[in-house]
Amino acid sequence: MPELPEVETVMRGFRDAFEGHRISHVSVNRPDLRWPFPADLREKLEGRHVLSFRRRAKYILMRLEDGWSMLLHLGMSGRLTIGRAGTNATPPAHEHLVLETDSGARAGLVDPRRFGMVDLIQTSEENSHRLLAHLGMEPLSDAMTGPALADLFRGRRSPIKSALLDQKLIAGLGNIYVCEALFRCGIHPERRTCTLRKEETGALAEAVPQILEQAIASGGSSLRDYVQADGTKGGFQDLHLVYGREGAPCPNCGAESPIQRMTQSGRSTFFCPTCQK
DNA sequence: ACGCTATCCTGATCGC
DNA sequence: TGCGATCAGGATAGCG
Repeated sequence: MPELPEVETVMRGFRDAFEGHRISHVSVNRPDLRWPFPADLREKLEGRHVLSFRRRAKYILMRLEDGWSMLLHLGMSGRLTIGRAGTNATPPAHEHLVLETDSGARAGLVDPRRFGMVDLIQTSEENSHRLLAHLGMEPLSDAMTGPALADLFRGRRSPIKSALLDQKLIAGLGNIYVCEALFRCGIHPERRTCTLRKEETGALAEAVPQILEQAIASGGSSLRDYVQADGTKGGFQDLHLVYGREGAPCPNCGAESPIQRMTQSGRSTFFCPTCQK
């Protein structure tokens, strides 16, 4: 399921199956997800060669030969299942979009909650699309440095948890990785952003990409799902030190201080009250 | 300007 | 076992 590492993993699987091939068939199975599918989606995709792929934050971009790009976001429940065309007798429930290539690859977009979205945009205008234009720095890019974070955080009084989730500041972090990064850096999620010291922003600038890379290397939890679609979880869960572990002993300071859960701006935050100051 | 809340949906899970 | 309440990885509009 889609946080940045899963989106990256899905994008790579999508790319391996589709890049360099021609889209031979498109099936749009309902009018909308979060927003309507583009009316000309099928017409724009069918018959076109796929040139390349790119991920920006939690968005996937698929570039086509004639200057159009398909923009895809998986929302909270979206999955992209890659397989071979013609082998899937009964399509799964909530499979809203299916793409097939002339090489026999098949991509099915399953999204029960339908918070995902698909759009078509000019490749040359990718970055000015309303959903991409205001995104902040990529956490896996060279821009992610301690001083850069310090600049972003200066004068900001919101809790650090909220700031890290703010896509206008850093693009692609979700609830799980924010909890994990704050724990690994020993920073309390309710700390006012502007009170972070230089060594703390430095630690975050190192920990965030490190955790994301680790998760990508483990394949993300969607990997197995989209390869064999049997619901088996990937190694992703093992990386969680605090997320979803309310009441468990803190992996750092031990049983003296169980992991706690609280709510911040409507989202669950998991943390160790002893280790995170 | 900024931060918080409600909201779009369905499905899984928990407590009674 | 059944049922209702609660919660879920995202992102935005709108409010104070």
